[in-house]
Amino acid sequence: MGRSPCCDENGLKKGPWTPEEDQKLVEHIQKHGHGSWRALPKLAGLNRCGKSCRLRWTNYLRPDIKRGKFSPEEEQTILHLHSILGNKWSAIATHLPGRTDNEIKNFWNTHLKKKLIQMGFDPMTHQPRTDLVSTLPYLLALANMTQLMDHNHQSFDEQAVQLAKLQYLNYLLQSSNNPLCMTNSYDQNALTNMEAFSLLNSISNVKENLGVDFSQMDTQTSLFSHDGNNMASSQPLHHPSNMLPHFLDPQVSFSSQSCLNNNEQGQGTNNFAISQRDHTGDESSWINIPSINPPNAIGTSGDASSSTSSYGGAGPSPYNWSELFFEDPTTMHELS
DNA sequence: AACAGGAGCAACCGCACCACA
DNA sequence: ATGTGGTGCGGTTGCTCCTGT
Repeated sequence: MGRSPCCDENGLKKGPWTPEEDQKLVEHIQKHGHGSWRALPKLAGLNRCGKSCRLRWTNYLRPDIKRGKFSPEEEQTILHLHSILGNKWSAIATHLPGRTDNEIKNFWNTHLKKKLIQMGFDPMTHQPRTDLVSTLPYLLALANMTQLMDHNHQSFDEQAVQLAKLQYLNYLLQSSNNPLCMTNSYDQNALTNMEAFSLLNSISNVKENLGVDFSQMDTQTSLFSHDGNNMASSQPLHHPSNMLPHFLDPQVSFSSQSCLNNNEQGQGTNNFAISQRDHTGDESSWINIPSINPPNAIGTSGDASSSTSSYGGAGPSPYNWSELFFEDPTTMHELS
């Protein structure tokens, strides 16, 4: 058909709108409605193409537009709808009164996408990522969590409860990644994620009751992303899409031969062990997290699952774990 | 104080869809 | 059945402001 774009006429202004142009457009639409957008610029006395006028009106000048920061509820709605609809911004916008598709799209690209990536989720599929870099922060976080337990002299019962929760969390997360358990339903995953999420939250609450400074943990591990005044900082654990991803993913977390082989404290046990540097900056140490190994990856260096793992299996790990853990995996900068 | 780099956002561009002649 | 106009949508660009050095 080869139709020409509407804006290629010579002499039509492009770029930012002036207050005078805005006023002309608003006054015209308030008096006459927009009618045909193509005809509108001439009728309104604007040296713009109709498309530019429509965009300016719908994205900026419309009186019912809600401006300002997105609320946590709006953020959750966007995350939820995006997981269902994908990049159907206009469809998403219909569920957020006063918000434009353009605004939502920008908010997604500048905030939510990064947040999901930082938390180990694929922003397109909303499924946990399985690459190493995205998973390391959560391994570190888990290590910290366990270390904190030890350092706070919990009773045996308290520790048992916490470990049981961790174990159950591991089970949930494994289930959510298990093809046999997964469905295409967002809600199915959301339920699982939410369950795991509230579980983590309860663990966090226990920590806080014991006087543990979780913010310290956050900055060390990026477990809960802190990026200013958004939901992540004010409500770190309230939405399934903010949930920690599968930091216990058997394909990633438990299959490193070198990890297990270097485990000095865990020799002869089936404990999962990872390396980290403590808050004082002293050399890395091994931390054992008993009993949360996925069965198919437990234990001795010979039986780690190798069929699906990118990082494990027979032979040495392609990564030098003890070196890797001296860096913040999200930024690959040295931990401060 | 000056500069560089990054973040945020408004606006543009090209394509697709639909209605209508 | 086909061509055209109108509109909407999603991706991308580029400008402005902010922050860190």
